[in-house]
Amino acid sequence: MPVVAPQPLPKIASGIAGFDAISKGGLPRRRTAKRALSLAASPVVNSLLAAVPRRDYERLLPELEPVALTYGEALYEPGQRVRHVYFPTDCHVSILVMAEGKAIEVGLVGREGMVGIALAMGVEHSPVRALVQGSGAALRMRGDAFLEELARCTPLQREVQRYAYAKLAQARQTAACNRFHLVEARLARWLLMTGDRVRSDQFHLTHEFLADVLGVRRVGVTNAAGDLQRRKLIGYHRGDIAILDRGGLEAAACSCYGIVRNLAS
Amino acid sequence: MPVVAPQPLPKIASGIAGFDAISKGGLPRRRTAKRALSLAASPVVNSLLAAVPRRDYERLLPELEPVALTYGEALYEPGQRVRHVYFPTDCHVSILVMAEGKAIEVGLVGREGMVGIALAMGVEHSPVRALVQGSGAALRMRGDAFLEELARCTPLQREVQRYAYAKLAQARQTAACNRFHLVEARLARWLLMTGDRVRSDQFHLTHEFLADVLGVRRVGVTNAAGDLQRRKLIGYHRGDIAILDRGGLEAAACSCYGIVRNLAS
DNA sequence: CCGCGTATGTTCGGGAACGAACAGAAAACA
DNA sequence: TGTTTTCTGTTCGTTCCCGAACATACGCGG
Repeated sequence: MPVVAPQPLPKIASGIAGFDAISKGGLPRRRTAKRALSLAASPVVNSLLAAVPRRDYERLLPELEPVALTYGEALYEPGQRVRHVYFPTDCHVSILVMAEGKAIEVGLVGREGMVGIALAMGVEHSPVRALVQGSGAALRMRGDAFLEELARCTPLQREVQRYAYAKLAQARQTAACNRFHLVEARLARWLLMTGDRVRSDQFHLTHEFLADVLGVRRVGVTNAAGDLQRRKLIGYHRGDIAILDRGGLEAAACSCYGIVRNLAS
Repeated sequence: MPVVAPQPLPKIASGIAGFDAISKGGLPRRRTAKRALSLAASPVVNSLLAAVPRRDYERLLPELEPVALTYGEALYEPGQRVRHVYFPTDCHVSILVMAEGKAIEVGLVGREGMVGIALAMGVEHSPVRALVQGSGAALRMRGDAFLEELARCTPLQREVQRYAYAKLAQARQTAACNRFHLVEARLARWLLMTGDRVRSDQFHLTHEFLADVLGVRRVGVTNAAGDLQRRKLIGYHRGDIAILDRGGLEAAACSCYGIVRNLAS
C-alpha cells in the first residue's frame, strides 16, 4: 500500500522539541509579530496566530495545545468530522484528494498556514485527507474554541480568509499544473516548495511518497529524480534528498512554483 | 486564437429578458427563499442573495444592477483589480487558469454562486480569468458596496464562506480529475455540469471552446464527443449539443461529477 | 554475518494524448 | 449567387506515461 496507513491520534509533544530551535530562524515576521509572548518561552512562529493581537492571544493561549506530529500521521480522513484545527510551527502537512485508490496532493501547509480551513468556512466535514509530511511541532486547538475565537477576533478572521483564498488559488494552479506540466517539472516544483516549508535544502522523502503526492507511478519519480540528479540539481540516497542547485532546480520547475509562492504573499 | 478575446465591459441589460423566464423554474429554494421580493417583479433567483434576510435585502437592492452577460465576455482578467462582483441569475461563468498560452477551467459558476469571491476573502486582484460561458442575466454590484453589505449581514457572510469552501473543494477535485481521468470522462462530466447550470439538456458550445475548458486539443474533444455520440449519449451539430441519455452520460463521466455536485450541497 | 525489508534502478509493451496539417461541410455574408 | 468563415472530421508520427515485472543495493535486527 502506497500511502502510510492512518494512525490513531497525534501524541502530545513529549518535550516540545523544535520550538526554540526555530526561534532563531529568519522568518519574515508579520506586522503584529514583534510581541515576544511566551508559549514555552518562545515567540509565535505560526503566521496566522501571529496576526492575533496580544490581548486576544492571551485569552487564546490556554486553548493552544502543543503537539508533536510525525511523518505519515493522518490528521483528517475524507468524510471525517473536523474536531481540531492545527497550526504548524515546525512541520508541514499535505492535503490529499483520494480518487479510486490513488491519491494526489492539492495543497501543502506549513507554518504560514493552518490545517482545517473547512471549519473556518462553516464546513464540518473534511472532504480531504491531511497527512503529516514533515515531522515536527504544531499547535492544536479544539474546533469550537477556534470558531469562538474567530468570531471574536477580526484580525484573525481577516488573515484566515486571505489564507483560505490563497489555498483556493493554489489548488486552481495545481489543477492547471497537473494537466499541462511534465512529471519532472512538477517534481522540481514540489521539492522547492517542500524546501521552503522546512527552511532547509535537505529533507527525507522516499520515491514512493513522492509518487503519491504527485499522483504518478513510483517509476515516474525514479526517472525524473534520476534525471535531476544527473544534472546535479539534487542529490539523494535512500530517501535523503538534498537540493544542490536551487537556481537550476527553479529553472527545471514549472512556472507554477513562482506563481503559487507569490499567491501566498 | 482559441478563447474568445476579452471585451470591454458588460452592457446593461437591454430588456431584462430572462428574469421572469426563470421564475417558473423548479429551483430547490434555500430556507430563506420564500420571500417574494420584487426586483423587476420577480423573486430572488440567486442562491447566495436568497440568504439575505428581507430587511437587509431591501437596503441592498438599489446596489444590485441587472446586467446581460454574453457568451465570450471576460468579467475578469488575471491580475486585474476586481471592481464588481456578479450574481448569475440565468447565465453561467467559467473560471479559467491561464498557463503558457493555454487555458483550463478550474471552476464553474451558475445561479448557485457568485463571481468575485476573491473580494469577499480580502483579495483585491483576481488571479484568474472569468469568462461568460452561457449568455444571460446576472446581478452586478460594486465591490465596496458588496464588502460593506458583507460586513453587515452575517447570513450572507455565512453563505458566501460556505460557497467559497465549496469552490475550494471543487478546484481540488478538479486537480485530481485532471490528473487521473480520460478526456472522454471529463467531457461527459463537464457536459453534465453545464446541463445542470442551464437547467436544460440542450446548449450551444463548439468543440473549440470545450477544448479550452478541458485543456486539451480540439481534436481530443472531437474524438471523445464523436464516441459519446456514437453511443447515443449525446447529439450535436455545429455547436448545438444535446444530452440524449443522461443516465448513460453519468455512467460515462468520472465520479468527480457526483462528488462535486454533492459538495455544492 | 546472514537474512529480510525497504529503497531504488531497469526493462517492456501498450495506450492516451500531443502537434501539425489537411479536407469536407455547413453557415454567414456579400 | 458565389465567397468566406466557422465548425467538424481524419490522418501521421511522436512523446509521455502507464501497468507489470524483475533486478540490485543498502541497512537493520537477529
